[in-house]
Amino acid sequence: MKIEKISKKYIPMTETAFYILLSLTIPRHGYGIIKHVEELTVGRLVLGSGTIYGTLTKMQRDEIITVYADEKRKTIYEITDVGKELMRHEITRLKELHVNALMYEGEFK
Amino acid sequence: MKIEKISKKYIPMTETAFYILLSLTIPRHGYGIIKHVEELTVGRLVLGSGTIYGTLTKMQRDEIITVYADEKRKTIYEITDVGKELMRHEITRLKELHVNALMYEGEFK
DNA sequence: ACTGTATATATCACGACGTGATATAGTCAT
DNA sequence: ATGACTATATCACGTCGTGATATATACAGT
Repeated sequence: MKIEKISKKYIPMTETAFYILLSLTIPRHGYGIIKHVEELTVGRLVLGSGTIYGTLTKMQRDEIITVYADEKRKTIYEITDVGKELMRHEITRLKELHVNALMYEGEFK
Repeated sequence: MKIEKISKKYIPMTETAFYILLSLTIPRHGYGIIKHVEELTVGRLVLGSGTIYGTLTKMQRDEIITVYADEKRKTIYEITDVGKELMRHEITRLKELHVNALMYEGEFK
């Protein structure tokens, strides 16, 4: 699938998708992602099993991640080049969001 | 409603909700929000009519926004104190996201 | 007067998403 | 052998944003 179609589907990216793709810069399996995201967010974000396996299947279908290795009780994924391009777009959007957040922060005191 | 319940419901906040609340630091009506958000995001984000009026009704029900004035063809809203507290929480989350984005950005080149 | 564009709100069906429950099963320490 | 942890899969549920459709006013150009 082309990057334009993928972008339309995945941007704005859900927090779940964002942290899964961040995690997959290193090949990991589902459960490993859950633990890594938990660590990255200091316990704030604990992905449900339905969320992780559902999302991984969807992302694999859209070819933004791919199977890196298939061990007996672990399917290990990694991000693809299309996935990386998607993340560059998403990070650009996050920067815009961050700039606006800082600009208006004082209004919420 | 208490801030804990509101936070559970609204965080992570959708991009739509975030920009609507940013806009409502100044009292505005629905159509005015659409135009303001379009401006803030340099044309990137154009909220659909279903999105804006649906979300405004929901937010009013949850008391994170309130009716500021009711003119003949315009209902003008503004953010409440609970809404502001919610935004402080959301901005904290956005900063975390931003930090992680910058930390991993190099991996997507 | 007619036409087109912009302003302004409301409602509905649709597809997509995250959650939590349920189920299943292997591993490892006590 | 019991419990805790690792690991994956599936399903119903409620929520969300979108785009279409509908309605109506206002204003400028021709």
